[in-house]
Amino acid sequence: MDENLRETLLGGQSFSWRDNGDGSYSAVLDERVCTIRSLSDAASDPFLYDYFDLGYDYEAAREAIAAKDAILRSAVESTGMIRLLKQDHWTATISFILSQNNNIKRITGLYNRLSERYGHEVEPGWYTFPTPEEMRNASEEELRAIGTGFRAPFIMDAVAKASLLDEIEALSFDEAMSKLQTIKGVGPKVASCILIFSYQRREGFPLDVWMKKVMKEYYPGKDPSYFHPYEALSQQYLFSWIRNKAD
DNA sequence: CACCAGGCCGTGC
DNA sequence: GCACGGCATGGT
Repeated sequence: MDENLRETLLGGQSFSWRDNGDGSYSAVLDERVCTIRSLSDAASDPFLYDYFDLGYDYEAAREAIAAKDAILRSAVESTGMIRLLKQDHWTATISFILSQNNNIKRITGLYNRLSERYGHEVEPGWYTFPTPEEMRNASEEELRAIGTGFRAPFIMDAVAKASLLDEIEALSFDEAMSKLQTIKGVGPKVASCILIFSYQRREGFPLDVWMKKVMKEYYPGKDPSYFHPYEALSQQYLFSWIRNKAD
């Protein structure tokens, strides 16, 4: 089955990637510009091997999801293989705080402006996403000037509580959800995205406006545990499916 | 001019 | 516990 690199990289999991327009994608990760045409480019790179979760059998998971019910089969067959990226905890936290009541295009713009303002240049025009230390002296006014709007105080709170992210790994899923939600601007949806896309907690099932519609229309009376043990990946296929179906 | 975007917070009941 | 309005900003 073909990889759907576009959906994996640009579909809302990460806001780091840029479409180069020639079939390749680039992002600043691991203090360098990474460029990918296919997953084989990542296999020999230890950092990218981990980032793209190449040790997990996505083909087997995809088949199991498709076999679960007719809706999931449609969702899976409507697109190529989707993966779950393993991103840096801090980058993911800020990314999904930015994502609330927002759209992918604008989230990406905010992500890039934060990088240019507080990160550092690794190649001409290519900036790292800033670390908590690099954002330590940021002010709410600066963050508003960048366009983060009402999310500015949330980002300030995340900077102050950044060390909390190191404690998440050792916690159970429910404990981790609660802990993340002690950061302002982090609710159930944002917390589950952080856990899935940077802590590899595959039991996460983000319920955004699209997924609430899917659950109500196609899975009335059911809850995310129905999709166990493929909650997160099922959600990604259903999300991609319903979003593209609406276009 | 409305209304929406991969929600969350504060308030009121 | 649940329902509701408000929220910065930019696009349609």
